[in-house]
Amino acid sequence: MSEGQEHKPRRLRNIAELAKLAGVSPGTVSRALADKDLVNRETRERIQALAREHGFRPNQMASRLRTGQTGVVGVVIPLGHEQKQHISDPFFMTLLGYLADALIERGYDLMLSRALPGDSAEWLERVVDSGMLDGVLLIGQSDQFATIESVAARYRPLVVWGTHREGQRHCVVGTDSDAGGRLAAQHLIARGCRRIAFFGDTRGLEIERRLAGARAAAAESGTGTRIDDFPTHLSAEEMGSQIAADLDRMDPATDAIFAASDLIAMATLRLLHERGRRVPEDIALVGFDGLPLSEQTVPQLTTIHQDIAGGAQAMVAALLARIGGSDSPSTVLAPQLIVRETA
Amino acid sequence: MSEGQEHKPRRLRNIAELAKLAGVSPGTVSRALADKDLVNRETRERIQALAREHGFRPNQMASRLRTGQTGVVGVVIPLGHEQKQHISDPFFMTLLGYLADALIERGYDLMLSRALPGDSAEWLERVVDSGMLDGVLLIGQSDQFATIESVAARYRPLVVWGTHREGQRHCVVGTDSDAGGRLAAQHLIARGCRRIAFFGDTRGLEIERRLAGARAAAAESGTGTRIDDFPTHLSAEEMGSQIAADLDRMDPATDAIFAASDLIAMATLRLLHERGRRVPEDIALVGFDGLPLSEQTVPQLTTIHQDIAGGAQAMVAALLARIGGSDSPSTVLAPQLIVRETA
DNA sequence: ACCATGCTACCAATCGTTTGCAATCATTCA
DNA sequence: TGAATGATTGCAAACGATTGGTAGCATGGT
Repeated sequence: MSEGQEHKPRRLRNIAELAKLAGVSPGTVSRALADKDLVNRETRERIQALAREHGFRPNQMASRLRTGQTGVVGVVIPLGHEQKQHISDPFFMTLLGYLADALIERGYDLMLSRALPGDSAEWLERVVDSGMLDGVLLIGQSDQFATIESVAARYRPLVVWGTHREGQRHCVVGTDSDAGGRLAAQHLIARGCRRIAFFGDTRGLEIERRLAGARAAAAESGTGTRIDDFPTHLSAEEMGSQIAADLDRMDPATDAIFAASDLIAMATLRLLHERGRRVPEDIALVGFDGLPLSEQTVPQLTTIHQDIAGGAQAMVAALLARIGGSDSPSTVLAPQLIVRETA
Repeated sequence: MSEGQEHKPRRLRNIAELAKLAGVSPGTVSRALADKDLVNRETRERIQALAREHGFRPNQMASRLRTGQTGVVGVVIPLGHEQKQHISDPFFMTLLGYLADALIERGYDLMLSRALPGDSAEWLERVVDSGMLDGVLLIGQSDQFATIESVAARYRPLVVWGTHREGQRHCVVGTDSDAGGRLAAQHLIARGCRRIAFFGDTRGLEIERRLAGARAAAAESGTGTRIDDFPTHLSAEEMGSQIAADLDRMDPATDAIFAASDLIAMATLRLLHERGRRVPEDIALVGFDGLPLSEQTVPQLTTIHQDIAGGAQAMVAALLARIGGSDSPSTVLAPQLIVRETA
């Protein structure tokens, strides 16, 4: 008011300009904005008020370069064996949503990438060495187990969603797929099913384990139950026609289907309905994931539930521990059979 | 081999170290890695080979500070009137997936934030002035129209998903909600429905327009059709019980439901089924969004389809134009009625 | 009157890359 | 032979914030 202060102050470009305006040095402004008590409270508040008035905010790029802390966590979805799979896959998206919530709550930003691995380890190294990230979260191992292992050997703040293998070095959080597969098969066998079809692409580590678990349970049951597997594309476009074809060519004696994901199960449920096959009377169906959506189908889907929210929390907790320098072990979540109406 | 070259070369910290190794100046290395033809091809390739061998990648933070270009686009979901709504809402996630695909394809990274607006404009300014972003994409306007307008007045590279209002300044991409509402109501009325319930929270701009469109169509039809609206929470937990309550308290003569989203429609479909109401024989149902999931219900959902993929493309195109300095107009997408089985 | 003690605030180096300008050298033309 | 041309590379100043070390200045104790 007293001075020739413009009504609409021009935007301040940097800390130095604000310093000149306040009649102090840039260093003082930096400390004042960081609210350090090294600077007198009056001065501090005066500078903060000035900054607010001019809508000034220090350049993050510079700050982060200087401090080496970025406050950003990278989330990448490797699409190795299934390049057509869209990033908007509901399972990924659900997990991503929980991760975002957990990270943002802790003051981190989240940078999203989709990686097309190809042949070399370059895709992961590029992310990890970008110098932009405090840590990296991988959603899924795809078929890149070896690559992940090699990078994890030198880059600590890396946490992966996926399957745990004996003796692996990278920190992983995921459901016990073996146990999940067992649970599904045991339930179906207990219901009297003896000929089970497995729908899923076993090139993915987790899915391969789900089938293995189911096969083990079948063998242990001593009922002579057989499990035939049908690879299923994950891309929405191809999934439908492929499942339709599988439904038509599979052994007519098949009395149950174990779908590797709820999404596959939902599509299967629809196609069975179209063909006039009643579920579960004519054929039983079990899904995998326990997405909120699986509750909304008619009939409601029986499924193996993964604790996605808990998994996200565990991933973030492990990552922050690693960013902080401490080591964190892998977490294996117990799957849970949710019996609803389809089996 | 000839020199004392270690088998596992130690990691290079910066361009200067690589320069010393190559016997050139840092500037030359910088140019070589950027593949500029100012530097001799032999030298260039030699440096690039060296970089590859040592797994060296220039620090992005520094580079971005120097150039002022970040290569990052911010995506933020403002949660104004509905703080409980989770970031993992399927519509947001689907749009986000397409946005991610479009951005990554063009070489941009994507930074995700969830904003809890509160009372001031600060939430958006913090994102916009962070100095980390080349541009910002907003998913939804929530109840923050005024805030968005004021920020858009000075910050150009901002594109918003939502509803277009006459004379607004910010660039928006979205479906014509009015037309969508009309389409739904017209279809229901043509089927003979005269008492329609609308399920959705009209505090959101888009949803409010959907109801308005439906009401307009009802009035124009001259059939005396009434539309009652029932606010519906967007958070998954509360949605179910609320819809159940609405179903029980609404006028028994209601012969159709227009749900403001496919998610609401799916939950409604289930609850109707639980109550033994046949769809569409006893009561018709129309959704909104046209998510891939809406195809998987039994019976399949009749819905108003939004071109989410096209919208994402349009948003990214508009944003890149704005980042490049040119101006880009708003885009209004035409909704499309998809008649399936529920109405 | 003198020194120790706190407070504050300043100075200048630093993070790692990019880039305009100048310097070097070989080559070519008159 | 000398100057002009063109191709490469080096030099050093940015970009903007942070921070350890230090100077200035009261105050208080002796």
